[in-house]
Amino acid sequence: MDARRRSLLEATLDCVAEHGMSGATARRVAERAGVTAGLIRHYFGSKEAMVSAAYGYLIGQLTNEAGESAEKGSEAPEQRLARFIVANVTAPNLSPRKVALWATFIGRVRTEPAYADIHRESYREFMALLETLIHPLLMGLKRPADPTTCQHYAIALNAVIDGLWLEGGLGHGLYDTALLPKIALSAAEGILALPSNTLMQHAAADSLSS
Amino acid sequence: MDARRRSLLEATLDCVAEHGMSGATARRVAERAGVTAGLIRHYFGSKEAMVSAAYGYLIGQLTNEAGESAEKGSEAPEQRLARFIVANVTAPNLSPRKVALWATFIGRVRTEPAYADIHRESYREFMALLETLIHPLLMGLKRPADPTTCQHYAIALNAVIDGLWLEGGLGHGLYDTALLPKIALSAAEGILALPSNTLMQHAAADSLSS
DNA sequence: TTTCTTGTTATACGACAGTATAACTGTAAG
DNA sequence: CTTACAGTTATACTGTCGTATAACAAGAAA
Repeated sequence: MDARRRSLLEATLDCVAEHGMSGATARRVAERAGVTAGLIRHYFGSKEAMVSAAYGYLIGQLTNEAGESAEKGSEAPEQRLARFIVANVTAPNLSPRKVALWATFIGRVRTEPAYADIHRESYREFMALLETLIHPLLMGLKRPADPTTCQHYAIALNAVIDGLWLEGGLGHGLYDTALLPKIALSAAEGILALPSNTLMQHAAADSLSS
Repeated sequence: MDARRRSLLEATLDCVAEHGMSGATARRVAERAGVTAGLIRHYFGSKEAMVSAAYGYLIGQLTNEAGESAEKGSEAPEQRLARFIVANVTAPNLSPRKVALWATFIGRVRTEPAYADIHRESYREFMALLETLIHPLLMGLKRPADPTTCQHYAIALNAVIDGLWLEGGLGHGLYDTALLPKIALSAAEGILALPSNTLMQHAAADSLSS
């Protein structure tokens, strides 16, 4: 991808994070990227097209990071799920800036089709990944693993992951975000009705030092 | 509270929901409320003050609705918690408009103190309520109920409630939102390590048909 | 009746938005 | 050598923004 194009997208995200969506003006974004405003037209056609492209760019970062974390490690389903969950509630995915950006964009999903498309696609991808992590885990335990059961588990897991990611990123300072991996894994064990520590024991030690 | 003031706040929320925060211009809000733009200055001092007041107004609606649902019903801790959870994932709290509004405002919490104050206060209130629901429930089961344990449970429950509320409100149409109460109660039972149906049996029948 | 206050409109002003257009680079092809 | 084109700047135009200010209406206080 073009370097200039990416620098404009990153400048857009910076502006949105600092001043809200209306703060990402053509002139300000261009100045931050070290160019003049006319280039936006050249690369994106319009300012609005640039901002929605920046949304897609952000979501791509988030899902790539989480997806890659599930790949690493052994083939044990427990370990893969544990790594995926922990990756979603620790840096770099757990970042105040990213949470704020996500929320700002999400606010437009309901009324603007360009944003709705990006959101639906990324959500579908996230759920599909979650279901491919849950299914082998249930099978290994000789438990029912029909699509409906897996989907319901995935919905609940997705919710608790998103919720903790949000709370942690908003950083109200009412508790230490270092607690999040433990809380997330424990909640996931409960939701999936797994024996205690089934997931916890597979998480990297450095993420869970008491 | 003044009726004109409230009509301006509701017009503000309408504009934010439809066109984002930058769509809530002084002229458009005034037109929607059936007055002229000068009145904003009279009632709120500035447009920015009106918008942040609208955020507080929205959050008040959400927490009131959920809080009152926990009050109703018998004194059984299971029933109170079940009602509270269900209220958060069904109408009127589960509304695409409200979710979009919430997200739009949340995007500003990190950088604008006025929004941060409102958010922190409402979050603190939500958590405190959740802990007063969890504590008697654990006590009744003769389980450990120290503050740290209750807090961790509250964090996880808050996350799964928020996450399901968000998913349901965004309405990507990948599953029926009527499933949410069941999923939410089942997840809560798992997180709190309660026997199956401990919470489910206390929910109103009409919320859980099929 | 006169005066004061509150709610409200009408209007004017300066700032800044998005973008269209024309001109200026450099570099690769002919 | 020159031609053509992609990348880039400079600038001008029109619209809309937030808000300051002056005026108007109506009821309460004097």
